[in-house]
Amino acid sequence: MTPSPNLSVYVSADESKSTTRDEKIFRELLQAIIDRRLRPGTRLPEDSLGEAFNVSRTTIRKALQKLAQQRLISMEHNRGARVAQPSRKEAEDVFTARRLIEVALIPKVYENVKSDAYKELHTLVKQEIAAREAGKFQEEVQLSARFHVQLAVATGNLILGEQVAQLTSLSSLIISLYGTSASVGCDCGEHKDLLALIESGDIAKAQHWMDHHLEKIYQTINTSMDSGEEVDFKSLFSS
Amino acid sequence: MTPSPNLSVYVSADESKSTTRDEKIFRELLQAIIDRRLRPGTRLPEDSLGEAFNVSRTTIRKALQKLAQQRLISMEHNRGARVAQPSRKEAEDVFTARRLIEVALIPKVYENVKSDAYKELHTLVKQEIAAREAGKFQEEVQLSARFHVQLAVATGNLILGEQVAQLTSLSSLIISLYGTSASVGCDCGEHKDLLALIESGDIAKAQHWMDHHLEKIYQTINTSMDSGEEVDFKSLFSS
DNA sequence: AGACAACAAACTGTATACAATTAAGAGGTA
DNA sequence: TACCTCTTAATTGTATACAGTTTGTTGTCT
Repeated sequence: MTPSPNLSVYVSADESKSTTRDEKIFRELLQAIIDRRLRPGTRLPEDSLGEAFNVSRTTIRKALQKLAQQRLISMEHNRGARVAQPSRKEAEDVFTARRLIEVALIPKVYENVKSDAYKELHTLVKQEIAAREAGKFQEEVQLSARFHVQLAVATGNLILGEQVAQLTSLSSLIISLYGTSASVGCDCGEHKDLLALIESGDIAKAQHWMDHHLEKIYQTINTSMDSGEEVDFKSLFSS
Repeated sequence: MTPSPNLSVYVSADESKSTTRDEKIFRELLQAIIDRRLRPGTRLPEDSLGEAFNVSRTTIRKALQKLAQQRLISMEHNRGARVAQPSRKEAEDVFTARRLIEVALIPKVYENVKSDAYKELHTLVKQEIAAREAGKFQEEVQLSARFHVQLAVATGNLILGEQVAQLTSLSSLIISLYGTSASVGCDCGEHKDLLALIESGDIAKAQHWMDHHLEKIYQTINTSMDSGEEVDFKSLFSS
């Protein structure tokens, strides 16, 4: 069972594997999107990308297609690809889905507290705290995302891991679009607390913690969305 | 927010839309896989497919890539594509994920009982019963799958709808691989019962129904897997 | 000036060509 | 017969060419 390219960005697995060129490009673009070097709406012409990566359009398209399937970029017919600009509805749906799934998977994480995958969570928390104290903001955000993905992986269910990885990538994009610095940085409490709750065996509390955690993240972007600019012409001019 | 090609197979939406050729091919192949005309393991050479659909390999590859991303086909480097043969672990993971997600989304379905999307569920149930009574087996299976997807769509959350659509497609493939006629046909009770429970407002019972429903489907394939042939050489010869 | 049409540039959609790789079979040798 | 190697057919990986579409601009006419 090969992990998807998206998941492999988060999981610190065997880096040595023979990654094909298009996969490399996929990962580089994904990385650029989730850490905000490529802003939402940025056009992604196949030619220029091809020159940048020294490959033909064929290879670029392969990578772009994968990104499109994850909704990270949007491709309109004959109009090319650009970094996606998720609508507010889409943003809401992503976070709703995350709350639903990530809350529900906590019992399964508890069943696997003794696995290596679970231990990795402690490593990630440590790195996250270290990054915060060192003021390495970008790194902290990354590690925060990886924590959520790793939590899903720690259920031992790769399918779930992939789903969460995809939602997490989308979240990064959404935060990049609507978020303030607050929504990225302040994760309203440490992920360490969650691990403590899980290890104490208080599943209900752990689930509540997660629900609250994700809700709060969404709230920070939701409030900043209110002051946004997006206009729905369709409903505006539906005489 | 454009629905993914996978979701659009299940949702009886506007068929008239300008579907590109590769999307059409994607859907035809998907359809062929989920209703078992293409058996797991079948090779899918680009040339032959290109001739069959009267397009070049370029277009075929586009479709194949999408299928691969959903794990419905497997593509090995330089060795081409074939209809996926999910491992038992993968099969288990898919059904675990489904139980987790589909149980958790029931409260959100309840919130939307008045939506058109919910009403569509009743239509599907009627068609399903009609198909069963008419002995149209294939159609019944299809409609059963569509019911599950529509349930997710009825939450009003397209992201969830897509996730469930993907898992449902995979389930069809898994049943095709490991299932007996029992696992396909006998859904151990009517979907109608679930709607009744939801409408009565007894969420807990509805959730339990769903959990049991999916567990039972998995059980029928799980028992038939036990008598299967798959051999794990790695664990067998790990001296 | 404003509106409209024709043109041009940039880009994507699709097909095809060639290189690279795999898999299988033929032929030779011990 | 068993085993190895070389050759060949089939198939994928990647680049490139050309057609079609979109978008913006220029120029003309009113």
